[in-house]
Amino acid sequence: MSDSSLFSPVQVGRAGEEIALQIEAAILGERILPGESLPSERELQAQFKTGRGVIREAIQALKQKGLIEIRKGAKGGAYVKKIEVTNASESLALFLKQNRIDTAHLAEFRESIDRTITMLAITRGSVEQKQELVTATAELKTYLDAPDPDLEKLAELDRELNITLAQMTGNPVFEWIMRALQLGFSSNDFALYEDLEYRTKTILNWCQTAEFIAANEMLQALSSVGAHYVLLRQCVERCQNQ
Amino acid sequence: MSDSSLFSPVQVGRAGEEIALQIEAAILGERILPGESLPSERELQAQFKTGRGVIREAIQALKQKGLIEIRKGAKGGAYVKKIEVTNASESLALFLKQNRIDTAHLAEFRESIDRTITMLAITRGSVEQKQELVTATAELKTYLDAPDPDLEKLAELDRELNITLAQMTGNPVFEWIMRALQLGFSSNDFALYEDLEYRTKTILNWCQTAEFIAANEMLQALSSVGAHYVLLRQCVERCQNQ
DNA sequence: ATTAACTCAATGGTAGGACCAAAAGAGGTT
DNA sequence: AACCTCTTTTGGTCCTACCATTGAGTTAAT
Repeated sequence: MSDSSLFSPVQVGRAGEEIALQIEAAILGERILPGESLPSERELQAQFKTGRGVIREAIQALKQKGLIEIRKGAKGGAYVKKIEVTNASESLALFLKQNRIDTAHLAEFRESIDRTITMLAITRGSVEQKQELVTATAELKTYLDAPDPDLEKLAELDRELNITLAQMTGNPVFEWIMRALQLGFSSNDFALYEDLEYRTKTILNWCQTAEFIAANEMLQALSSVGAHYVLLRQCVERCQNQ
Repeated sequence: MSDSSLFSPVQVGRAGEEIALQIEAAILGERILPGESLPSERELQAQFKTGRGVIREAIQALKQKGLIEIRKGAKGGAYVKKIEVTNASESLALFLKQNRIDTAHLAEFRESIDRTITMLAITRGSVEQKQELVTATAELKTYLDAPDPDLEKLAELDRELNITLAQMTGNPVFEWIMRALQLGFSSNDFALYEDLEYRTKTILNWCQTAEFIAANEMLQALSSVGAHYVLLRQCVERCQNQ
């Protein structure tokens, strides 16, 4: 990456944004490929004929968007990376967070997504994926009898299960939405797991759901998913009554 | 905004990120409300005991996230604003652009959302809302025989119909997700409407769906929604074959 | 008294320089 | 071959100065 004709100097408006746009276009237009690196900040400063601060702000913006990743030291710099769902999910999560969504409304939405995901996972998931799902739920079971379970780890497993399921649909959009939902409300789920009854029943419910999915029993799997949300609503009610 | 105890100095790692996080927490925690402004860059510089560049990068990050908006001049500064879906949509659009999301995947997701929305709209929508929906589709009909229809206006109507439907669920999450999807892909829909056959059939399909919803005919409404996506897929196929 | 023009201070935007810290590689030592 | 040391590259931070914009207060003209 030392093609000096890639970028052109800038004159008007917030220079930083303009530069960020030019670089973003270069990345999106695949004139710079994932894995390659942008010129160093000082080189860019020379190419754009601007101060280094401006360059840094532009790079910061691109990093924020998840387009590049920064490495320090020699051979460091801004490396173009493939965009991951995570970044888009974060934005949505941020939005959800600031708008204070009612738990009930969120649960309703999640339930509808979950049902679709379950159907698609059964239809399209490979045998290996389904087996993996069952194995993962088996690990979940070890938390059943633990006297003082690591709730954080448990929530993490729960998250991973959901992501795996979403991935089985073969449709990245579902993965995106699932990640966003979890980013926004992982703390919420975490709290629920403190309730012993909810924890026990939910773990068992997960195992059941996984079994049904592995066995391609769609109707039963869906009913199991529905049962999960019944549990969730009951637990939320209990918590509010306290 | 001149409470000096709001923020604390920072020492390790990327100072900019740390500062951005602190401010973000202050905003999300409503210690700074929408409409209020952050201290000026130079004040923040003093409070955080850091260079101005670092402050600027932090502010830039928050601006990128859509948490604040910047005004120049006297009484300028970083003003906290309410987050809009726009940011999430933009991230989503970026994600889809770089990952070359298949239109089919997107359609699949939309279809699943649409089905749920339709069901909820029938169950919860008021009689007035349902009537409004029918009236809106009637306006859509005027575009049927137009020789040179205003496609942009047509797409706008389509968007509004979807939003109305989402609002009828009484669950804001559905409305938000619908808005995000549409902001991300309005250009796509716009292109489809250029196809005469798709346009005609889709308009008629909308009318049918609205009627079924107004009549509380859930199964028929769902089947009508399904038909829409059949149309959509056919049109996409035709376009690709050309 | 009203309005227009001017001045001024606050604030973000840009430039450029200096130094630090991390990381990779070169080269020597064991 | 393994290990250490030094050098170079590069991002991270700080600083200082100056410009451009904007709002508010002030003055002058009508």
